[in-house]
Amino acid sequence: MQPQDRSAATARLVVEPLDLNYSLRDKVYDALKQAIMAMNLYATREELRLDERQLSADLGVSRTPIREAISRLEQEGFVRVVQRRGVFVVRKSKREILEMITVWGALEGMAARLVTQHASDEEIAQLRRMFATFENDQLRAHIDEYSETNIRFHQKLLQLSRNELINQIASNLFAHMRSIRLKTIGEKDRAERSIIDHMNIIEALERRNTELAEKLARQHTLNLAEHVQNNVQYLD
Amino acid sequence: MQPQDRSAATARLVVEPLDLNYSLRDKVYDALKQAIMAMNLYATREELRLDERQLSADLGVSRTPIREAISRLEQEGFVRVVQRRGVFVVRKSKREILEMITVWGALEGMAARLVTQHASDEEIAQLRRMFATFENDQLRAHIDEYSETNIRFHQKLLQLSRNELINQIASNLFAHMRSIRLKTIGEKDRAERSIIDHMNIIEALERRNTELAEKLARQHTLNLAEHVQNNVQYLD
DNA sequence: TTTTTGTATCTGGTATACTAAATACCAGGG
DNA sequence: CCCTGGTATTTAGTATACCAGATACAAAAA
Repeated sequence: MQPQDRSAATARLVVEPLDLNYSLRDKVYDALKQAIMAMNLYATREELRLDERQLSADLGVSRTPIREAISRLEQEGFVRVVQRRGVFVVRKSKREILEMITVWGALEGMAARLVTQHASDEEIAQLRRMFATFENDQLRAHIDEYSETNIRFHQKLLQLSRNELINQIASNLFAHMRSIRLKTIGEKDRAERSIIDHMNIIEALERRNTELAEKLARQHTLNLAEHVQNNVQYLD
Repeated sequence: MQPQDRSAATARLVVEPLDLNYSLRDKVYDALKQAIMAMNLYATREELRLDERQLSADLGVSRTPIREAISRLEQEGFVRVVQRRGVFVVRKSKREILEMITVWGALEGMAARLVTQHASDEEIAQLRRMFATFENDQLRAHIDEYSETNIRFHQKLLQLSRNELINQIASNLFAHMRSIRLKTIGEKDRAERSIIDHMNIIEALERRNTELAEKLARQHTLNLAEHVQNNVQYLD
């Protein structure tokens, strides 16, 4: 730093380590996943093909990282690659959706169980605070915010379980569920029912009632499965 | 067939459709996965690297399908790819193992629940028959077969749930668990305990007692988690 | 001797060229 | 007219060449 002092101590710049491990493949993956999730898949019925060469031109990279990204998306169930035919965006069947919700229910129940065993009172209190806005008769006024809070509640519950694997699997399921517009949630009576369920779950967590919390969390999700089963027609 | 008859009906050869969709990538994937699972990972502590170019030479294919297979293995958690460093076989930490067993428990509980609702009596009877060999005091004589039956029981239970997603996730977990030699299962008293658990689960299934079957199946797996937690040291 | 710095080599990442199969279209024969 | 088979085109799959960063080690400086 000071050239006249040849024996200067080496200066220590405070710098963040650069994020390597973030290759073209990952960028392409993010871009494609986001694009797929944004495309409101279930509004149409035609086959949606991804053209490797087109994407290569559009994104300005070669086919290689694109193929690697596609291969990952295939693994996660977002696209299907058919030899010499093309890459197609996957539409989940109603059955597959129901299976996903069922697995979600199993994970959420287990997460609730773990929360009663491992989370602090303060952490559980965070869950309750999320619903302060909707207490009493406030729900009607904030119904539009509720959907977001609903999602955050479930994510927080999973997170408090401190089981990374549960979170990882659930977040993949969630990505699929999200791309289906489960507008059904928005119905007012279901929102009220949903809030009651959540409050009951929170209460069971606060009381550290492991069996009850697990059962309520699981059942809450299985109720959604039943509702989808009975009321969703726009899947095949 | 008969050349003299120029107007012969077109002959209909009975042939199986060839299995396409089985590319080099898939073959390499199978080969690598099998090799990894066979390598008794946890006996040593040194870093195990996979050399793309070496594999390319050994398997006689170019790096491309090898990289695609590796990328899939990475997704499934069997290897870790570090930019410009190499591809390393992943050893799961004790914590990760416990998380996997926990998820397994959630799935198995849900599977049991589904079996009480959807499986036929005959299907459930298949489960009971699997243990005919070990009835009464036969266990001691067949203890070496038991491990295999144990595994088959759990796979069959999952299969009878008729939930493909559960099976898919579980089979990946299983692949990981298998590569850890959970020798602990072989202990005689645990095998006896395990058989009793299985019989109780089967009984609950037969009686279509949903809640009980789920609880027993879940608890059986969580007991394994606790046992690993307390008795397995050779991880980290 | 110790520390720094240049450099050869090895790594996975990317771009590009080529292969083979699926498809669509077209021409010729019935 | 219809049907068959050839063929051009388009697809994903694969092979190969090259790139840049990480590492190890040697050479040079202190």
